Amino acid sequence: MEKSFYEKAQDLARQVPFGRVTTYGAIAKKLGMIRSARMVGYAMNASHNLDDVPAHRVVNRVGLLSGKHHFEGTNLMQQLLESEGIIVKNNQIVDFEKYFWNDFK
DNA sequence: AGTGTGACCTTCA
DNA sequence: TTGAAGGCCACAC
Repeated sequence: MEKSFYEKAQDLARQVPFGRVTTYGAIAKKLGMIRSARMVGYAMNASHNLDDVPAHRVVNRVGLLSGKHHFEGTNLMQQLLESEGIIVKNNQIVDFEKYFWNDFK
């Protein structure tokens, strides 16, 4: 049974451990379609209804909280990341490369 | 069946 | 080096 693109993206996003972050491109690439990185964010939007999908751990390739605007508050995403020990400044993750996670299954 | 949209990425100037 | 434009795929209407 084939999972929808949304389910796949959500599943990968779910694999991101505590205190780590990843990028849409990494997820898209893991799905075999790096060109559909946009769809990953679109899938995140759908996964926003689910509590098991830490969408706040997923950011763009530069570590910018591009999707923060989609969260309830204006800085809810930032607070969630800071709550995990990740430093965020100007909607951007500090030392993003250090927190970057790319060891998906 | 076709058009429009989108939490992006890559490349050209 | 920095800035801007295009492309790309999947889903909803």
